[in-house]
Amino acid sequence: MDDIADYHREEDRLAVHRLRLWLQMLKAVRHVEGGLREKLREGYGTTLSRFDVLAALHAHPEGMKMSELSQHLIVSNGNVTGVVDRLVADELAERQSLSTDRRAIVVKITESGRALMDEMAVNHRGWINDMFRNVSEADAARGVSIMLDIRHGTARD
Amino acid sequence: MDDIADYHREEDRLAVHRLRLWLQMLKAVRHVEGGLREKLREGYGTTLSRFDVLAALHAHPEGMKMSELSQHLIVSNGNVTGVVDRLVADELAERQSLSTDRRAIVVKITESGRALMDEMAVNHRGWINDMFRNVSEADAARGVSIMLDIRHGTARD
DNA sequence: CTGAATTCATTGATATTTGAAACAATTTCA
DNA sequence: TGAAATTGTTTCAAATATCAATGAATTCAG
Repeated sequence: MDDIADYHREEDRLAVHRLRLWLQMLKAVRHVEGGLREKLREGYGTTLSRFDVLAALHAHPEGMKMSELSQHLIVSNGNVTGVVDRLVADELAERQSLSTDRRAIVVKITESGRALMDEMAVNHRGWINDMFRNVSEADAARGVSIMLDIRHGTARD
Repeated sequence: MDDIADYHREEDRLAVHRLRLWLQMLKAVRHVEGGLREKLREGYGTTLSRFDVLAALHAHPEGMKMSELSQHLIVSNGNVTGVVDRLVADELAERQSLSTDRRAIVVKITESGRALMDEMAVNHRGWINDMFRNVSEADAARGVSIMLDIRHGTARD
């Protein structure tokens, strides 16, 4: 006769586990970001957000529209505008207008941006590999799958 | 005779998996933060950082030192000072000096802060439970363990 | 075709965030 | 003890970030 109470207890237990995961994800991400931020500052005098944008551009040599960048990085439009402004000022990226859509702007990595990112990417992978040294390949794969479940479970479907 | 080459290939594969996990963690966290930010703004006219600080104070009714807050939330000292300033201005938190250490400040949640947080915490758990609806209890537990491995593997040990 | 709705990017206001510097208080240790 | 190192917090400048509003260009409906 306690079926309903049991049901609620189980639902609660699951919710608690999910909340715990969320809180630990937040801590882990802040922790790793702190490490990366320090490495980028000390090694290259740059910041995490600039690195993120430059890495995206490096991975898309054909260039990306501003809106593609903000969707890819999951940050606001205005944010990307500002970071790209600074990358352009440093000649690490450049803006190009798009003939097929005069509203859009394509951002491309420059030659010096590519050279810098070629080097930073290798170090970046090394830093992550070191900070994640306690994570096995199986855990990494499982973790990726969980992260994807979170993003795809969240959609307004 | 390709033992060394094999070794490097395996190391590489592992590093790639770890990097992939990191990138997906970043996306998942930004995605969920976006959802929470929207809910907090629409439902309570508040922000994520205020919520985070108030939640920490809510969980520590005896109060927390500024430094404890910044370590708990993994954000800079200056950051906490600013957010607490605004919480105090809204009478959701209060500062108290500490007789045993005149450098330190203890921040406590106020009565109205507690009332607000009592309500927000319930909703917060519901939002997370909903956004994590595709994550099973086993995955949540495994995820927590992976997140802890990341933070504890990163220490300067 | 044409007006309405949508999309793209920027701007401006405000809040967040870091990192370094400053200052006071406490602890360490020679 | 007393100088040096450390700790706790704040302050400041600069960068980052959101969100709402704007303007321009494109797409959609009828």
